[in-house]
Amino acid sequence: MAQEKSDLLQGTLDLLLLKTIAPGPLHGYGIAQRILLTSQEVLQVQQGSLYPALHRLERKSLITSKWKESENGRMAKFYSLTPTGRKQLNAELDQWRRYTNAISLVLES
Amino acid sequence: MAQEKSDLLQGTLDLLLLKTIAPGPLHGYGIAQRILLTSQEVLQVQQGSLYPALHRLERKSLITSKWKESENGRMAKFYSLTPTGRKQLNAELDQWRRYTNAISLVLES
DNA sequence: CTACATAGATAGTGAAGCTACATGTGTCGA
DNA sequence: TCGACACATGTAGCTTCACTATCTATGTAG
Repeated sequence: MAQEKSDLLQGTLDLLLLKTIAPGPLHGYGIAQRILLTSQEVLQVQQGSLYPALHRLERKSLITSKWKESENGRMAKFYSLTPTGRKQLNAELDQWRRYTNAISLVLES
Repeated sequence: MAQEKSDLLQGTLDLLLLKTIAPGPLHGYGIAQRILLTSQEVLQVQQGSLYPALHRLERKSLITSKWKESENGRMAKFYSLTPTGRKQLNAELDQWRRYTNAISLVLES
């Protein structure tokens, strides 16, 4: 993730990846692009973080992959959520809200 | 930090610690208590995270420690922010707000 | 007198993400 | 046509972090 300095908010990468492929299959490179775009250039997922994370999620059966042709005619590995992955996404979204809320209580007090 | 399951939001521990001693000197045990309280029992800082983190922050000269008598007559190590620590706190607070905002853009889209 | 709260600390472990690098293709401009 | 860049995937090695488990010690409440 974009790091400029601190590694603030580690542990959210999986969540971001799951969320990003929730609407439909997407390849790794595209996921990173989409996150960069929707975060308004703030969150830049590095390749060295991205691909290991995707492999990790696949090993956990939260996502599956399939080689397909991309829009521009190249081959790319498209990832999509498994039912388990979708459940995990929702659970982690709840967790994330709980935690950021709790942390805000401390930080903005 | 409270972990129930995932290690969501690692990297915020230092920030929580710095923020908690910002109003005035406090000892480790008290810091953990205060975080538990103000987060409404959500954030439970473990000792195995707490003390190493405090030592880390002290090594970085963001905080200093002094043995003093606690309210109940016991000796405890009171930590307080150095000027550098205070600057760091503000910088990290900004970072945190930037990041959570960016992540929200992705997660709540 | 025993259990618990207060108070501090460390060893060992596992996971996560980063840097840096390697590989290969297609396209666009000079 | 040649070099740079965007597209696309991947790994090795490293560091940092937080957790579990464990240890020590004291005062107090039951």
